[in-house]
Amino acid sequence: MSGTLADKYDFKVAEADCQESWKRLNTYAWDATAPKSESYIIDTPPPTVSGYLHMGHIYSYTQTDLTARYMRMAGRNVFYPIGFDDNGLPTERLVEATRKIRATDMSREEFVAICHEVVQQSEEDFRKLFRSIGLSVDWAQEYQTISPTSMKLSQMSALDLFKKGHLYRTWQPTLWDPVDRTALAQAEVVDKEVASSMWELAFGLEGGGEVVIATTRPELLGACCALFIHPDHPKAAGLLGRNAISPLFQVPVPILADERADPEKGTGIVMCCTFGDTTDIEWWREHKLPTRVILDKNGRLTGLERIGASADWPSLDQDSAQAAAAELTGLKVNAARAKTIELLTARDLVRGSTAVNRMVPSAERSGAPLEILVTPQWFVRVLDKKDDLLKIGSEIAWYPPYMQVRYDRWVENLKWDWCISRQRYFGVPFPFWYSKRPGEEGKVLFADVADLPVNPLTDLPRGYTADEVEPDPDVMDTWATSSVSPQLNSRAVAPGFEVDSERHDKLFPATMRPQAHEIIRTWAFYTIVKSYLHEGKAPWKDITISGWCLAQDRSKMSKSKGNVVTPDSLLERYGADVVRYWTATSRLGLDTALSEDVLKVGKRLTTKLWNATRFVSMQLKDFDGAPSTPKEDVAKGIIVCPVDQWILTKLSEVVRGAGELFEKYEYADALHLIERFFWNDFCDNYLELSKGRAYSDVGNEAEHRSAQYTLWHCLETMLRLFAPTLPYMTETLYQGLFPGRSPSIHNRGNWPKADDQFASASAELAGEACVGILAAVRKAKSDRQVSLKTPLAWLRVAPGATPPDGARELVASITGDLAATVGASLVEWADSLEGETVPTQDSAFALQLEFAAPAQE
RNA sequence: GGGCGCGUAGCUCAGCGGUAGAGCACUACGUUGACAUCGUAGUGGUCACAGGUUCGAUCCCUGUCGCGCCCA
Repeated sequence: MSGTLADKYDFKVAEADCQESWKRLNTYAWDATAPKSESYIIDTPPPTVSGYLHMGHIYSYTQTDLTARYMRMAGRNVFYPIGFDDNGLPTERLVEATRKIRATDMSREEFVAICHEVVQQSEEDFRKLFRSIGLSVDWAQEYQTISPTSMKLSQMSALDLFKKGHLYRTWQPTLWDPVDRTALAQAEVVDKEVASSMWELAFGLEGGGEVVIATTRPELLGACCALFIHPDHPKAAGLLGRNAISPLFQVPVPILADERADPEKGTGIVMCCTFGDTTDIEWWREHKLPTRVILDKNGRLTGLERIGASADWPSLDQDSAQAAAAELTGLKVNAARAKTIELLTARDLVRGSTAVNRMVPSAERSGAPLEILVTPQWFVRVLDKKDDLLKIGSEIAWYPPYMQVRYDRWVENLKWDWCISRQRYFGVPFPFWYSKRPGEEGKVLFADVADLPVNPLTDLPRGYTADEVEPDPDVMDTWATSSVSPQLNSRAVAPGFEVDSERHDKLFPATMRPQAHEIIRTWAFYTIVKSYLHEGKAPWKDITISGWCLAQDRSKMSKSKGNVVTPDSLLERYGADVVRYWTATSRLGLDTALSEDVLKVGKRLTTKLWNATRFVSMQLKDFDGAPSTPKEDVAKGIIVCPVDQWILTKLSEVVRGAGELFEKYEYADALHLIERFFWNDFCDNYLELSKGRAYSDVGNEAEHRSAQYTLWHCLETMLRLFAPTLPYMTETLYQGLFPGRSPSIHNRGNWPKADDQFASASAELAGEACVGILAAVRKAKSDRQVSLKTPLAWLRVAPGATPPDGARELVASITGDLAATVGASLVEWADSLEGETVPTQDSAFALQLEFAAPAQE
C-alpha cells in the first residue's frame, strides 16, 4: 500500500516540490463562496518596505502561519492575505538612501516613479522569503498600500471621517521634523538623551530689579511670552502680577503662577515660549498667551523683525531688539543657541549654567530634534473619544492578555489628536481642494466617491475649474492607510464607501490580527480608531502579539553590533521546517533568542521523524488493510492488543490536547505535547513493544494485523499533528506513505478529529504497566552495563508496594509484547517473590530477572 | 519619575499554594534488525533577596535589588 521513501531527506528538493504542488493545487486559497461563519480571517501585517529582511520577519510571520495552518486543517475557511506597506516616508527614505538622491532635487512625478521602482524589487525579496519559510498565504489576496484600490479605500476613509466630523484641518502647534520637513504624529516621536546645559538668564523687572530664569533653550528667548513660577515658590509673592522684561529684546512679559513650574528645577522660574515643548502649548492655551513663532520649517530662526513692530509683540527698546534679531536671523537652532549665549554674556546677563542631560523629543525616522511649529494640518479626533477607544480595546481578546495594558496606557495618555497629513510626496493624497470662489473662499471641496482615487494636483472637484480651487498638496501618513488594512482586504470602509460590499460583509471584522508589541501604540491603536470611527466596532476578534527575535546573547540584533543572522543563511543551513521549529518553540509576547541549540533539536526531530516513518513504512510493506478510524478499527475487532490500544489512547489525548492549545494560540505547548508523544511514547516505547508482532516474530496473524493497523493510524495522525509546524517534511512523508489520501496534508479539514480517536482506561493501565516494567528491566540491564539486547532466561513480575487493581490479569495481557521487547524466554507472574527484587518506578510491581547463559563463542 | 514584563539546573525555558520539571550541555554505560543526527541511566537547583499571609509559598501580598521594553 505504501509508497517509497528515500534514505535521506533533502529539504531543498522537498521544499521546491511542495511549493510547486501547493501552488498548482491552490492549497491555501480562500473560498469566497463559503459562509462567513466558517471563516478565519487574518489581518496580516503588511511589512514596511525597508530594504532588508531580518529574523524578526521570519519569527513573527511564522508564528502566525502556525495558527493559520492549524485553523485551516481544523476546518476553517482561512483568509490569509499578504500586503506590502510601500507608501509613505519610510519608502522615501529608503529611496533617497539607496539611490543617493533627494526628493527635493527633482519633480514630484519623477520622484514618485523612482519610489515605485524601488518597492518592486523590495517586495519581490519579501515574496521569496515568505514563500521559502512556508507561509500558507493566499497570494491571490496580495495588496499594496500604494495601489489604486488602496488609495481609493484610504481616500474613502478620509472622506467618511470628514463627513462624520472626525477629520478636521486646522492651524495648530504641531510636532515638526525640520530634516524631513514634515509634521509628525505623537507615535513617531522618540526621546533621545542629549548632553546639554541649563542656563540661568537674567530678565529685567518693570519697576527695577531682575528675575533669573532657567532654560535649556535660550535661543527661543525671542519667542518668550510669559514667565511661570510655582505659587509656593518663596519668590512668588514678590513677582506675581508684575511684568518681566526679556533680555536682548526688551519685551515685557507677564509673570504668572502655575504648579507645572517645578520649584526644584533650575531657579524654579521658567520662561514660556511659543513653542518650546508641550507644556508651553498648554500654558499658551490656558492663559491665552500670544503666538510668537520664530522658527521656520528648516529649523532656522526667522520673523524676529516683528518684535516691537506691533502692539501684541511690543518692545521697550526696538533698536536693541532689532540688533539682536539681525545677529540671530537665519541661524539654525544650535548656532542660534550659542549666539544667544554669546550676546547675553557680552551684556553680563548669564547668571550661571549647569551641565544636564535632557530628553529631547526627536523624529523616529530622521533622528532630528523636533520643533513645534504652527502649520495647517489634518487631524483625526481621538482626544474626545478615549473612553470609547478603551471600551473597544477591551472587546478584543488580547494574547497574551497583559498586552492590552499597553494599549490602555497609550490611550489614557494621549495628548494630541492624530495628525495624519505629511508634507511629502510618495503617499495617498488627500481628496480635498480649497475653494477660491468669491463668497466661499477656503471652503473644503471634496471628491465624489465615484471619482476616487483622485490626485488633487491634477484632478478637479466636480463643477469647478482649475482657477477656482487650491489643491491640498499634502499626502497622508503611512499609518493613515495601513490602519485600514482590514478594510483594504474587505474592500469597503463604511456604508456608502464601498468597492465591494459583499466581500466586506464576508471579511469584516477580521478574526485575528497578529503583530509585534512595539507597534501597539501605532498600528493596533490606529486600526482600532479607524474601525471604530467608520463602523463603531472593533476591527478584529483576537489580537496576538509577538515578541522580537534577539541575538544568541539576548541582545538586540543590530548591524552595528555585527550580530545579525540573516534568514537566508539559516534557511540554507537548516531548511525551512527546522527554522519554523525554532519559531514554534517560542511563545506569543515573549522576545526569544535565536538559539543554535534549539535549531539542532529541530534538525534532530526532523531526522527522527523521517527515520521513524521509514521504519513504519517497512513494517507496512505487505499491509493490505483498509483502515478507517482508530475508534472503528477497535470496534471492528481489528485492533485487539492492549499495547496497541494503549498507544491509541495516548494518541487520543494528544489530538484533543493539541487542538485545544492551538485554539488558544499556544502552539508551542501543542508542539511540545505532540513531540513528547512522538519521541517518548511512540518511538521509545511503542515501536519497541510492537516490533515483535510487527515483524511477525511473535503472536498470531490477528496480532500482527493489530500492530500494523495501529502503526498506520499513529503515523498517519502524527504527520497531520506535525503538519502546521513542519509543513514540508510532513507533506513529503504523507504523500510518500499515503499516496492519494489527500491532495495535500494541509487541506482544509484534515486535522485529526477527536471523535475518531480511541481511548480505553483499561488499555491505558495495561500500557503503563508494560512501560513501567520495561523501564525497570532496562535500568537493571543498564546498571549491569550490558546491552539492552542481552537476553533473559526469565522475568518474574510480582505486585509491588502499590499494585494496580487486577495486576495479575494486566500483566498476563502484555506478556507476549513484554517478553519480545526485553528479550526474555519466559515472563511469568508471581504472587510474591523471595529475595532481592527490582521495583518499577511507580512501585506498582516488583521484578526478578535472570540473564540467559552467554552464547558460546 | 510612571507603567508593563522578566529574574527557576551551566544554557534556553515550562510550572505557579502541598515532596522542584523539560530540552540542550555534561558524565557513565550500551553498536538493539528506523535512527550513534541513536538508546539507557546519571550528575546538577536554599525557584534574585528580605519581610508578610497560610497548617504549608517557587507560586499570593509588600518592599528591595538586577535586566528588558514602553511612556513621561
